[in-house]
Amino acid sequence: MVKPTLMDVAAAAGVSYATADRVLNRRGGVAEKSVLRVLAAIEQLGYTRDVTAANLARGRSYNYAFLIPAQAGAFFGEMRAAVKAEAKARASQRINITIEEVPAFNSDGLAEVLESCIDRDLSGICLVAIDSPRVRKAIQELRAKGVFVLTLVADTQSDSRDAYIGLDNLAAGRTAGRVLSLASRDGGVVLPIAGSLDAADHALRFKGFKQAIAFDVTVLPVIESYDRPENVAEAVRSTLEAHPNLIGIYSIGSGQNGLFTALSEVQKSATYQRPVVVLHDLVGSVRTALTIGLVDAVIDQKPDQQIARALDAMKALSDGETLPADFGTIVPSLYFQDNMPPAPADGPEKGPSL
Amino acid sequence: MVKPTLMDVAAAAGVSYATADRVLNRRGGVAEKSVLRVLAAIEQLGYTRDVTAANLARGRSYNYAFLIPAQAGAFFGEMRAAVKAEAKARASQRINITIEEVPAFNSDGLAEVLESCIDRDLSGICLVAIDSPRVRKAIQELRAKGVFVLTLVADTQSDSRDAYIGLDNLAAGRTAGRVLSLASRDGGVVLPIAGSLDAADHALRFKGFKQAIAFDVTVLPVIESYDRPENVAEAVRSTLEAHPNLIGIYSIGSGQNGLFTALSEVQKSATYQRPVVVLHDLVGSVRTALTIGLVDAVIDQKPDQQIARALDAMKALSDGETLPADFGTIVPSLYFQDNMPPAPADGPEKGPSL
DNA sequence: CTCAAAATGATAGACGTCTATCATAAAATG
DNA sequence: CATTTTATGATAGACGTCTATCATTTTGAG
Repeated sequence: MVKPTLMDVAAAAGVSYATADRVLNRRGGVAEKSVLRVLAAIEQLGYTRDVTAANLARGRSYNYAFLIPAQAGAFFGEMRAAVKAEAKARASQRINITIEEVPAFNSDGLAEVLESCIDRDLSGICLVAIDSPRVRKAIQELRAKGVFVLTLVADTQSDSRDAYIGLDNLAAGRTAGRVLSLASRDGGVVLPIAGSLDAADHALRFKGFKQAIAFDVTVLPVIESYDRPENVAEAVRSTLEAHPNLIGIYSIGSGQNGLFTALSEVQKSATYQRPVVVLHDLVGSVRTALTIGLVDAVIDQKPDQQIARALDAMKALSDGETLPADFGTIVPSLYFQDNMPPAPADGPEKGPSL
Repeated sequence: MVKPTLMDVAAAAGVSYATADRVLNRRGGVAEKSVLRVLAAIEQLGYTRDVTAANLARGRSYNYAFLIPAQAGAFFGEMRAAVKAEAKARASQRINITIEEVPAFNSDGLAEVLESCIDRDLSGICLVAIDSPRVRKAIQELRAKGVFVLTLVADTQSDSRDAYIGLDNLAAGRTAGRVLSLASRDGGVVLPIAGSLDAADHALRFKGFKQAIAFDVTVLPVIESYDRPENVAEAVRSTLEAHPNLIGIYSIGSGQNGLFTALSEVQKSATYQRPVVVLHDLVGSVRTALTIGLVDAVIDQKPDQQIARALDAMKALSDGETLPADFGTIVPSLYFQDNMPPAPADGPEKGPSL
């Protein structure tokens, strides 16, 4: 009951190892009937190639690069940590991963890094896309050289990358809408706050939100904060004054500081029953806010899972497989203080292995 | 910039390959100073052993068995599918997985299968525990032979297995409590239904539920259904009559059929506003109920993740690593119809690989 | 039937590691 | 200093696959 080798297959098919190998690796020059006999033997013995031995023989290793925006909030910090963790975990499997920092919100900076990757013998690149002609050109050149290009978190045009791994923003918005609808059993008023509805992801979330909100709940006009905390704080304050019975707030974007200050004021004054607050991305500060009960629910896009997915995708592509249609779709997770996953640990140093 | 081999390490340390190998594999008989030099070289070069080559040389393969209860509802069906999927995915990495069906709710049947595993050259076994002297004895014998034994979904005494992978039932209950509290903003009445509070998992969920429920919400006495659908249906009916304003139902256990029938009656009669319903495990029927809006929220224990975790755990143990403390804790996921993950596909047949 | 083309067989060396053996060198013992 | 211990070096064969080369057989065309 040991695992059959290609030798066993060859024997079973009544051909030599060389022929079996020619079939397995599609080298051609094999007669039809021999091909069939080998395939039959593979089928019958349940042969699967020992990929580890194969990679060893090929001297093949996978080189992947992740381009992660520098700074730009705790979210990408967690992302970077996740990449490092995966890099460590897969190092023993001939998968080499490097992290390149790119300046945030700067398409030229991104393009520059992309261009520098062109002669680096990479098999795949993951980037948080910012669209610009120069970026698109760099991506095209990379792909022309056989490098797989995946977008992460933010997408480009779908025909100019090999895959997109990212949150299903529509589902995320719907989930938020559902939570606030649950909380407004007998109708009520809720306030959506976005960074900017020009951003595709925010717009999608808002769309989903409206889809899922109950018919008897009033959605106030969305506030666009343009990522300025004081805007958010001010908006929350004035809305609470105008609608003392405000039932919920959905913070669509990621500038949470203004929200937190406004909320703690409310919590202190305690004249109102605090509205139910739903926001995005379980990063450090949000985690704290959730723990102390400043907010109620967090919709997370699971950066660690995204990284793992991205790597699986790149590996699959490198191995010539095709990805299932919805492979890149990350389903939003909903967390309360009650089911928060443990904070990502900074991987414990291990000794020099086994 | 290629990955250094043990040869490189030996050269850098100024020792022979043999000595480097003795250090790496702790074979002993190496002078202190040589050990240090080798370790320094490893550190300096950033050497990591190529596990694939190592396993190849060792001729090592990992044989694991999963004992999954037969029938007993769709949940274990999904579990079995998940095992199969993982088995396929890891087959190329010298990991062989077999599934053994064991009769449900039958400790002797379980023990029998366990006993039959003793001389099967396994490195690990995963089982859904049912406690009994005979089962415990079989487990002990297996462990005495160096087989790692993990419990899945249901645990035994913690000192008689190597790890437990399973849902954090307290967190699950708390999450349910939170959802129903959200829905009862101005107080109200909620109904918990369990299979039996004698079952440890149900008791824990109920405990968490009460912890998280808001102070102004009334929790009716828990109904114990003993997994009989008609009990559940009857209980729901009479409770709705007595409490027309019933706000929520938390179904702690897994006998959902009675619940569904009662709920569809309510939905038809439409005299009441249907209570918010929270239940467990996103299996096929529950998925449907969620989609058509018969229920509102599902707490899932992610069987696929559990399987993956269990395999990672067994592999780590086989490799002589120790598991982090909370490795086996599965954080409950909360799904609405809006963020349901795609139904598990029956893995597409792939051709004879690359 | 002849000869080229196509198909097949046989086999060697590599990949990075493990395991084992044998010989030699260095250190410790008395 | 002689002798045992202990430490090190050198190296070969295995693991399953890939890649390449060369020799041989089979096939098909003329």
